[in-house]
Amino acid sequence: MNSPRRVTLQDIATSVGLSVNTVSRALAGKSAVSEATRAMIKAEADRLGYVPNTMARSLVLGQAMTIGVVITNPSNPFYSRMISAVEQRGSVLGYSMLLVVSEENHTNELRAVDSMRRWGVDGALVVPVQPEVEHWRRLMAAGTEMVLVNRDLPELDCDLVGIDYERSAYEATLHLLDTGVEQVYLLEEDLQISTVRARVDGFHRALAERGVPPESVRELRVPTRRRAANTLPWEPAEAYELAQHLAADVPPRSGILVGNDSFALGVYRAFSEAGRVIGDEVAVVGFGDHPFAAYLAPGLTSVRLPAEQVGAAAVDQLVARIGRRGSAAPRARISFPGDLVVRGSSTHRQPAAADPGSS
Amino acid sequence: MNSPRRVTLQDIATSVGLSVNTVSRALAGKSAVSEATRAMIKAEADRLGYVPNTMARSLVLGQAMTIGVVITNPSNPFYSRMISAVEQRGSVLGYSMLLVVSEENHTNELRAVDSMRRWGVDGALVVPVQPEVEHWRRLMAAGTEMVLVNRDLPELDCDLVGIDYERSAYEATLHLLDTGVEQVYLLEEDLQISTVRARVDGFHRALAERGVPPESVRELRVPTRRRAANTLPWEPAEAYELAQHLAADVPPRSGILVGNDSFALGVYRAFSEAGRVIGDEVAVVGFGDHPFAAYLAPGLTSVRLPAEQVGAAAVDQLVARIGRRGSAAPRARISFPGDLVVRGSSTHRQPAAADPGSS
DNA sequence: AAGAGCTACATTAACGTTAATGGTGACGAG
DNA sequence: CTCGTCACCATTAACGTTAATGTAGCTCTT
Repeated sequence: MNSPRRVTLQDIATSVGLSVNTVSRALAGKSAVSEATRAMIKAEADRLGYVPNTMARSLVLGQAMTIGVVITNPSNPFYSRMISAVEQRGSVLGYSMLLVVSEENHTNELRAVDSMRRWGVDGALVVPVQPEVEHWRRLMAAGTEMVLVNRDLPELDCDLVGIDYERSAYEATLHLLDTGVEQVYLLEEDLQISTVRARVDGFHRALAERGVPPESVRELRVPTRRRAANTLPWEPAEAYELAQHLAADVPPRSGILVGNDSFALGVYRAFSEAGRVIGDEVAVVGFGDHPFAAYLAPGLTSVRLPAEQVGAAAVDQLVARIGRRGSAAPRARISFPGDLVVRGSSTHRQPAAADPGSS
Repeated sequence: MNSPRRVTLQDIATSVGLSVNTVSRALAGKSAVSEATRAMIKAEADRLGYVPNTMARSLVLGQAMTIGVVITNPSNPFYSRMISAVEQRGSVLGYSMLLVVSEENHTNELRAVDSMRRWGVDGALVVPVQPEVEHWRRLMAAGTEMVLVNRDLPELDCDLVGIDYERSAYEATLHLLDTGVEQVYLLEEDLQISTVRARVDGFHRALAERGVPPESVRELRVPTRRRAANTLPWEPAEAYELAQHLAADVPPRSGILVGNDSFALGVYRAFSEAGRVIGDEVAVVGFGDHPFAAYLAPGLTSVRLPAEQVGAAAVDQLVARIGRRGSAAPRARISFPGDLVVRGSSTHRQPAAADPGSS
């Protein structure tokens, strides 16, 4: 099993008695090769088990045929779905995927930039840890095309493919209000990222439109400190602790807009332990429509995020930019709408008037 | 912003008036370069913003400094955690990560093998779709080191790093029986993969050891057909449908060992809709300890799987093999124990005797 | 029938790096 | 004073591929 030397064009060339270049042209399907010799060369290549060396090819062509992907956390279902879509779409377009995981950590991001530059990837898909920008600027200055995904970096002149969180939050909030909720809560991550800002904006827009008085609104930020080195923020734990207080204080006919479904899990548990019925006294709406959302009791109303579409569109946008290298096209901003999936957590069973416990 | 040509060793060389080789040796920290010139060269390299070209380097060195990772489904938390660990550990050892997602699809696996060979990755970490083997054999024959992760391919002479599912299932089943369960169910994927076989084996061993009669045992397989092109098996949906029948038939004091936590979600919902109380009349134990497990009501008892350890160990094993290329070391099999996390779903509140509905 | 134009290939160079081999000066030993 | 040694650097070759250029021999035209 001693690793056999890889078959090269030279091997085929000497085997068929032709030059390396002719073999290269024959296999590449280019002209100036007779069909007879082309067939013979292809047959010989198959027989020898020839596999082209991408690195050598990339070196001479000056394009890596690779896109770098920098993701914060593959355990977030949104990103894991996106990774699948990016890989699939990329492979269709002939691109391989170099993955770096930042774990919401700036040092890892620097490492990612270094890796991208060393490999000379044609482009990078980036979910940035905020708010540092300088290293991305360096990457772009080095000639690497770049597309931000999901999270924006306003300081950077760079394409963005993501979700219209503002509108999604707006609609989700309207839905909450429509269920007859009188007191509204917002439970969000306390990260300084564009997605949170957008959701908060949408939340506010809905409240303003409906004329909800400030005293009926309360905004809470879940401290997203790390519990351990390899722990990422937005685990249910922190939200759970915060929701325990909520469960004690929140009046009936309340609604909670939660920044992500993991936090909603914490809310579920805190309220259930406090003996308070979600969907009945308290409405909850989450973001992400994580796989478990439909299977909770009651089902969690959540905004479904088209991660696959975002991933595929991001690849398309990046590859388009790679295609017209250098020609500074204006900054593109592509956003997909979220889709509110209404379930039991936001369908109050009590109509309008107060109503002593039924069930 | 017209992509500036990349800075090469040649650029540095002409800039400092030395040869390319000297610059290379200076930056590589090799001898035969005076400290004075080395410092000058390094300074100039920094000034010009030199970044070594990994592809050129790999081409001449004959090693890609890359490990290929073939995963079935990043949305499975086990694999997403593993991806993080692999990427982190790999980067520490100087390896980049080329990711291919098979989506439990054989065609994608063939594509993955092709990609690995074209890039000439030094090694591959593979979670194989079963039971095809031939393409992996080809990859190994081409000199690519390979380590299987989580799932075994007995026909292949290849390292395996994974979980001791047999023992985990054995312990989980014993735990179920210890809670006073009289009727035992097994709810498993119907995929022909080693992990399922191992869990079934462990299940049987525990039953045999406790002398559980066959009529008290029932094994069910969840049909893991695809719902759509981009849908993967083991979503809660199929398990939910199957569990609806279970919820109607299962007698009190029953226990269900479920192959993964996603299926357990389906069971939760089916039983909750049928008005049956999990943890009270029916005990449930899952696998994976998914993030939601602790936050369900009741908390789901589940076997925690050390995905990070598996990922890191797999990288170590692979890199070790890459180090001693060719020397056919015997097949290694590294397995980590699962850790049963007991929660409300398997702690019957009723002691021993029958007891009319309380709560 | 002779140059023009084409087909089908060979030859040469290049991509950016590292390894192997060559060469030159200074310096110490005899 | 001369020869060998060593430190330091240059030169050459190589990795496997593609692009640009070169060159036979043939066909076609007039």
